[in-house]
Amino acid sequence: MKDVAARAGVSLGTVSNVLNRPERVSDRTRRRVETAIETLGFVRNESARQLRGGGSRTLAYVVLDTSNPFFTDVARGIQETADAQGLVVYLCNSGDDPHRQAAYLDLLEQQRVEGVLITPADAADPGIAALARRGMPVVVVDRGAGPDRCSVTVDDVLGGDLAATHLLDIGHERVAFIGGPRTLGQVADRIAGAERALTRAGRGTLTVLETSRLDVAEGRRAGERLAGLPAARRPTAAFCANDLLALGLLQQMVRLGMRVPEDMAIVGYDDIEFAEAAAVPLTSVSQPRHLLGRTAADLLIAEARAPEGHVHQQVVFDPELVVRTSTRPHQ
Amino acid sequence: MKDVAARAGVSLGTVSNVLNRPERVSDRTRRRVETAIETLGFVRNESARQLRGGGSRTLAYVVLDTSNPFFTDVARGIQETADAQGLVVYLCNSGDDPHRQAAYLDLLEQQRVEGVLITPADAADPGIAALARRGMPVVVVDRGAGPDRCSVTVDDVLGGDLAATHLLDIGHERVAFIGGPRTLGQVADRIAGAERALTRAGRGTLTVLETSRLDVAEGRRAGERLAGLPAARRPTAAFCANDLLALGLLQQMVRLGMRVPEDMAIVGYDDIEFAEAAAVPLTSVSQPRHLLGRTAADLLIAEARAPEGHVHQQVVFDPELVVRTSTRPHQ
DNA sequence: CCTCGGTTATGAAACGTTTCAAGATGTGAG
DNA sequence: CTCACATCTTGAAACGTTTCATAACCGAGG
Repeated sequence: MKDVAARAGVSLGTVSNVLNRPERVSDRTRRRVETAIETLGFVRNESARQLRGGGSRTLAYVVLDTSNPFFTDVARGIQETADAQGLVVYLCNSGDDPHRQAAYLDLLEQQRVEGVLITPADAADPGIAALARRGMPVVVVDRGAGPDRCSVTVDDVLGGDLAATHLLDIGHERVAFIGGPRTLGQVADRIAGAERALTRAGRGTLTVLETSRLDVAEGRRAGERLAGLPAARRPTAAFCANDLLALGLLQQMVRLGMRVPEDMAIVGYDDIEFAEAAAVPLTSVSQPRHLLGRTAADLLIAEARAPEGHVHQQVVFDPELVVRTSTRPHQ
Repeated sequence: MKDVAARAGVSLGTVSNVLNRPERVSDRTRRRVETAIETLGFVRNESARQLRGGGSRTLAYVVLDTSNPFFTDVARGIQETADAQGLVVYLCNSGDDPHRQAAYLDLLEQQRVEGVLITPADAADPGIAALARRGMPVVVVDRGAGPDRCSVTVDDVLGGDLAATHLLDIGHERVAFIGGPRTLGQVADRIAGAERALTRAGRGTLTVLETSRLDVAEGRRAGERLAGLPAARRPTAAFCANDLLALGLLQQMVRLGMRVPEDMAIVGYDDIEFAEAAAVPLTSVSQPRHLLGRTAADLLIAEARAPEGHVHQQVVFDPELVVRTSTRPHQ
């Protein structure tokens, strides 16, 4: 900036004014400074600016897994909101590694970002609480949080209920739930929701096939187990804890020559892009991912702008059932 | 830091030494300072540190589309390398919007990141060249670049050749190419590669069904067009410019009651996770995404560490064909 | 001709670190 | 007891901005 000032024949302060309050500078001077900036290729040093007082105008989303379409959609929602407010979002991929998560949180705090959105690898990580205690606005995304933090989640019990209710409605009585481990809050909630639906209807049975992970391979394995059962006892429908399982199950059914949905109706969860693209388009429970992200960003920005008097909110959204061919043969 | 120094009864310089060169500080003092840091919850101000001289130890990957699994895999490769070097990676999603891309580049330069990896929305964007001219290390990922920049790409002509050769090998003579628009370099190269293979073999015909985009819906549409042809003239195999098209095509085939691969063999491109998860697992041309990212990051770090005497490299990797059920009925 | 008000431009302080030359303290040899 | 030397600590300068009180300038009104 010193060079720019020298070349334009003005003082440092004037260059700063051109950059930050151009209306206070006469047109002639402003133009001189601007051409000096142009010819010298001057680029503001954000560190210095930030040091002097300006905020960083930066948010960060520490995300569990960038390769999961669910989270990238959430991220898009966050970015949209941030964009509209003139803020930038850094995406940090923790890869479900608590150690990496902690490293990122450290870094972001040192970087003085305005706030952190996080889908925690380890929700109990004391680092998150400590961060918040030191005054950093934090919003937890897609995981519950206590009353001393904002969070944005989707009602998984309702999601399970919707799925099971749909299957009951179209005449299924023997339903399998595929997913696990049950220690995952989301899995437990979805099971609870399905059971709630059965209880309310007063009919139907739910057989839980617990899996060790929520991926395609486990879906295939579950398909094998289902196919191995005698037809009379075999569930006629499967509710999968996510779409990856559902896709794996569908694949195995096709491989074994069983028809979907005639021999086995399938409901997935998350409504990822590939649910619709499957050979038999998948019925799935859809979460408002985009809205999740937008709301989380809104909450964060609100807290960052008015730290005093901010009231933490725990927002819960309702999921929706999207019915497709995998539960409805005649479209 | 001043507070820490006061509380520990030492000078500012000593606190800095504890942070940066602990071996120069006596154990007693070091411990005193450390507990002061602890109790005060002191967190270094990265802006100040950076201002004074340290680099930012940060890279950025400006990516075309975070929701495309291809790019997230590349990003993982980048992150791995960066991690190993103690650098952090910010992911910036341009969403294929040249305007957003430019905004991010601006910001990153102001932030003084050590280098930028970019899969450009608009490769011709003068902003990229300008950035490089001002001394910022830049590596172009998955797009070609001139000799005045490092780039890392995959040989698309070879990929097209591999796919077509495979189809010829298993006895197909009438092959459809599905993809577009042809103005995309990658599409043109893959077509050229397929034609090269046919020419070399001296047999087979390639019918190009041009699409307006590379997505599932276009794949379905292409499937309809193919199915509408009289069986005698209809291609017996389709080579799709990416896996989304291939999945759409597969879906349409299933819907119309045509068998894959018996009535229509399908080869995709990219080998995304869902290629294997499809009802009929897809044969696909696989690109070394991970390696792409790692190599790009290596090049960038090398340039950042030794800007003088750096020689720009254009690295080209070979793709590989992964054969699955969609071209090979009897596994 | 002087004063006043308004518009522009200036200069210095401040932000929170790191670095480095120089000072203080302690140790062992002579 | 002194000196040389090593170890530890200190203080001040520097990094590149922004901000704000103040100065310079200019034209108009008295």
